[in-house]
Amino acid sequence: MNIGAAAERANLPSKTIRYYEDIGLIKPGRADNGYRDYSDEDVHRLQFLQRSRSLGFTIEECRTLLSLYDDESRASADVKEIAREKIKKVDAKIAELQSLRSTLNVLVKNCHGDQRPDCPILDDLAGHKVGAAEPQSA
Amino acid sequence: MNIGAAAERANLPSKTIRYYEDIGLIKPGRADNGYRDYSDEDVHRLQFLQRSRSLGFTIEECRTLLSLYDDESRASADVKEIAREKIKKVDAKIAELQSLRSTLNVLVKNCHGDQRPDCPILDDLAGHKVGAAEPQSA
DNA sequence: ACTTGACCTTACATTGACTGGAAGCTTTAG
DNA sequence: CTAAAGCTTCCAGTCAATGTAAGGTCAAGT
Repeated sequence: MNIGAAAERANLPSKTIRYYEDIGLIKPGRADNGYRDYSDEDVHRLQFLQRSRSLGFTIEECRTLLSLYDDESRASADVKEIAREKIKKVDAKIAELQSLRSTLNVLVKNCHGDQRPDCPILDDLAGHKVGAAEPQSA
Repeated sequence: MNIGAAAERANLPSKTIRYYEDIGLIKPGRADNGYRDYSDEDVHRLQFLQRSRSLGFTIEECRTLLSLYDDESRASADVKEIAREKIKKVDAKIAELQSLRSTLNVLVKNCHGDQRPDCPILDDLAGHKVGAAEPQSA
């Protein structure tokens, strides 16, 4: 099947599929006219990539997961470890964003938000302490 | 003062400061030897940038914030609006990550994680439902 | 005077994961 | 026959820096 049909089945843009081929994640055959020709197995791999990318795995992690998927004798522990590491990273990112959110919230709460020029948000950005919530640099 | 000293005072790498100049966020003078020469006012702007970037504002948002900071007659409402929009974006990102986390957690919980090859995580990535938590595509 | 090393300069390449666009094939529908 | 859709490759751009290379300048020590 042509790239357009594969794209539709995998819910990925054709452009992205070509990119995945560029970086060696998938190697479809070619038809006589030079068009890429995707087998059901190829589409399956693309779906795997779509799902793992949407779960936040990086391309390199997806590469590893795919190779584990291809390896009939892999240990499930290896896969579980990758997923656990990913959860840790997601947790760290969430914590960082929550800290940012709390600082931004303090700034917004302290700003009267009217037509007058004096603004506690800009004062804080300029380095004048606003009286609550320490920076917690990201 | 030279870029190294400015970098230290603003807690930014010299490289980043040159980049900020490239994109027009700051315009230091030049000494006779061609070296950039930063005034206290320049350092102040760099500190403003360091702080606003660390709070998660994009470069373009920082540009706007700086111009508001320069504008003596700005309304604090304008600044407050930018900060509120940023909080919204941060909230959306947090929600997305929490959803990912929950899906990943279900997968990890379902994986026995031993030396056997069968793995619910890979099964899920391959499209076989694992029995809980719908995708919630990011 | 000479050398070493720290610091400065510019310019270009790379990152991650695509996305957009140009220029030119092939195929399909009318 | 023609127009549109779909395919091809290749190059550029995104964001916010960061890495590297090749070279100029300055201050200290011998």
